[in-house]
Amino acid sequence: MAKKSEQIIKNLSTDSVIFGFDNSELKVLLIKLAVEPQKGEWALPGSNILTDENLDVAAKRVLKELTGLDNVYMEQLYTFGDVLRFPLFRVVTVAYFALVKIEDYQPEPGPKASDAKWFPIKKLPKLPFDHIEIINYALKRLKQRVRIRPIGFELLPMKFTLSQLQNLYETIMDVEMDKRNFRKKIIGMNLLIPLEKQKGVPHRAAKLYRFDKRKYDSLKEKGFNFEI
Amino acid sequence: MAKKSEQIIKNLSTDSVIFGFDNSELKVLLIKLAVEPQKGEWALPGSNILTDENLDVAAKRVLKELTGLDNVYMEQLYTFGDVLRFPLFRVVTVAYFALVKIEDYQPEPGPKASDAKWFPIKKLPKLPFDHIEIINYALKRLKQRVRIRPIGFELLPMKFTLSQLQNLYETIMDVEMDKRNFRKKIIGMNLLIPLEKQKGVPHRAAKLYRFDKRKYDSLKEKGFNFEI
DNA sequence: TTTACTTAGTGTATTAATTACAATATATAC
DNA sequence: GTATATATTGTAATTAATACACTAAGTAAA
Repeated sequence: MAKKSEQIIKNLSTDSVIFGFDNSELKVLLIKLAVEPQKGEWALPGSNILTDENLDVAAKRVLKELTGLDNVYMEQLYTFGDVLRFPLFRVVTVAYFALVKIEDYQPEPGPKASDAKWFPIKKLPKLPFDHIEIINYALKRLKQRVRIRPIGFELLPMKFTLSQLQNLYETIMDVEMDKRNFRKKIIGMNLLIPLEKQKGVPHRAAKLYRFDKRKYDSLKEKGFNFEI
Repeated sequence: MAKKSEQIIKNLSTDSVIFGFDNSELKVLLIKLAVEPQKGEWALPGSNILTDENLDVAAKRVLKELTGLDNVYMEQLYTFGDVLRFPLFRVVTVAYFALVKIEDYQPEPGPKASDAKWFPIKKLPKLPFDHIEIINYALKRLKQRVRIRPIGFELLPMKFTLSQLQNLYETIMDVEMDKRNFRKKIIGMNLLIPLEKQKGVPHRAAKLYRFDKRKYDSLKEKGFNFEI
């Protein structure tokens, strides 16, 4: 019998939409389920919630078990609870969305999944339950968030070029932007620290930047605006 | 024994933050609990979720039972699930927030509450559990929503003056606005239908307006922006 | 070493949106 | 008819957003 600290709440789970960006496409991390009745199907990583475990702790635990990553951007998304969303019995799931630096993590399946893989958001496999609905909702939220808060950096490597950043925004928001205007705006926010130049590229080397989280936190407190 | 359709999920509840506006103050509807152990305390209206009941249906049911109102603006807010939020055992609550036209409803307690009352948001009584946290979160959300989507109308009578509307915005967002600029912007949105004049006021009578929901829905589809 | 190729980097003029600001109009009450 | 209270309206100044094209710097190939 499981010890007390491992008792699960039968009717409650968490599922996470984990986004990554590989410089050309937005991707979602899915796992291949290892247990019946959905064995073999790709699905969102998720888990039941333990009786003595906070919701966000559960979501972070799943991410950690699956990817070995912690300290990633994560926020609660929405709670999906349709009576029929899970076919066997009633399960309400608290969905989270996470942003990870894709190059920090090349998937290796955890113990509960037989495989884990990044899928382009535009080429998702068939998903069980309401997982596609959850992903669509997460994507909508990501688009909103990225427009009003500088969270895009969470998807890029620590050091990135302005072109990479623009490319990220264009991909997520599905628009084209003017290079000069984009740079004007981003630089004007004063959240980037210029670093050395790129090396080993077969053309003019771009300057690298990193996100100034410290300054962001202090500006945020003062009620600044970060709309793109 | 309860029939099957009335089985509750022990670990899951819903709580609603119901906002009203009485032309000078923002208010929240609270109920006085009628059962131990919190008997006599004011709290957010809430209920367990039934096994065969969707989350939003549960939230609407509670509102209906409490106020007799349906067809009110309601959206899921956030899910609060701290292990210790409820002292007796683990209860995760899916919080909703609702906007009601305060004059449509003067509180009468439902069967499960010994009293129901509007409280000014700035003069709330002591609340049990994490209810104050939920209200603060709802207020934050309301401020965001009102800025980017025309939902303020949900808090006003069907017919309202521009001064009332401005007053509402000023109260919620806690800023002062210029009358001419406010009117310019609101009228420019083309979401108001002008009606007849006010009657029986001891000064120049203002023109009444109503919200054009039909036009709003069609503009929304076209991706319009409604920032104030 | 020259040329082709590729991406990086930069400024200005135009237009649109936001802000600041004050006098006149209309209703009732006394 | 005078006092009182709120409603209504426009314009100029400032700021923000947009549109737009050429030069620079690096590697690769001829």
